[in-house]
Amino acid sequence: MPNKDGAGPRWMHGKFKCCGYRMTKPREAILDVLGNTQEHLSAEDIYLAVHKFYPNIGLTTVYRNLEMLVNMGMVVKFDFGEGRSKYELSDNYSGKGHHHHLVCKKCYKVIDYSDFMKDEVKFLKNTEDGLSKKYEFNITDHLIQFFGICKKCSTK
Amino acid sequence: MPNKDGAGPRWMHGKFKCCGYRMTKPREAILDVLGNTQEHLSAEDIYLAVHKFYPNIGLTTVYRNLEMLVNMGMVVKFDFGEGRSKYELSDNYSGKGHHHHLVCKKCYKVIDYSDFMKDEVKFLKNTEDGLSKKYEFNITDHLIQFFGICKKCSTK
DNA sequence: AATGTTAATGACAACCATTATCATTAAATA
DNA sequence: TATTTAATGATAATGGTTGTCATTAACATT
Ligand SMILES: [Mn+2]
Ligand SMILES: [Mn+2]
Ligand SMILES: [Zn+2]
Ligand SMILES: [Zn+2]
Repeated sequence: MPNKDGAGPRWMHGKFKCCGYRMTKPREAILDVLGNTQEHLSAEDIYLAVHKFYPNIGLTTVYRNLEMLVNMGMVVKFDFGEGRSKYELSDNYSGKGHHHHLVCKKCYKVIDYSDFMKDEVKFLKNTEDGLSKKYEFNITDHLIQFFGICKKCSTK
Repeated sequence: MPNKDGAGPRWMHGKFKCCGYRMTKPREAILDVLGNTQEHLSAEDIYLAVHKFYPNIGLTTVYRNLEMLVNMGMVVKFDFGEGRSKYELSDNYSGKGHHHHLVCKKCYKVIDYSDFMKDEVKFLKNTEDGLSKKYEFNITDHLIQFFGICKKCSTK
């Protein structure tokens, strides 16, 4: 899974440089893992995936990098009620584009959907504008999740 | 804060009885606390509030009751990214009615809003219907939160 | 009112995801 | 290559939450 040339995803090297950050092997490996999955991974998931190729990278380093990447806006951290956080590349870096989530309360399967983004975006824009004014809040983010029971979980 | 007659909120006594549950003093006290605040309380907040009147009720009991009340649908558990869960009476029992949340990412102040519920409800209904069909999900809940910086936090 | 059944409690230990510490390593730059 | 210091890895610590288990107390029955 690591890029053979050891160069890693080049598209973000500049991002790090200009902030005084360095492009390290662990950081690269973590971004590789996140860039090569469609799933939402826990810190441990990422640690295990990275571990196969770089067995000496520690879990602490994974946590540290995730925190940093979240602060940089390259990664988004989610809580789906599972007891541990899940991470995915943010919209701009993932190819998935802006989407929201459908979460099964039994098996914690997560579906990315962007089916109703037209309406949602319009609706959210309206709501944000209204709330910002009324409550003097500078709104930067939103979290939209639907919870329920997936097909598999409902048939047993 | 405890009801003087020792009877507690009567409106839910039946709820417990019919499920084989019992109305205990700790349970009553916890519901009293939740019923007498407009805020979103952590387990420890509730424990401390209850502690003033019943110093021998333990934190474990608070957790156990909250879990039970959440399962019964009388209480809702939220994660605002603060590292601990917050609880409030659910729509049917709180008098607040259905509402969503505006959360300050710095001080974790939470505002309940229901200003745009007309539009939101319509929009959510649509989305839920569409998602349910397309992804064969039995949707039961949604979580809508806006994040940002509150006025106080932005002026310092 | 006294009894029996068992849900619920309280004290405490254990769990487990996440953070803090700190000596060591290795990017980046010259 | 030498210098600087961001980043790492091993480990301990933190803190919210859950598990254990002997004891208590709701509540239905007598
Ligand atoms: Mn996603
Ligand atoms: Mn609320
Ligand atoms: Zn499921
Ligand atoms: Zn604030």
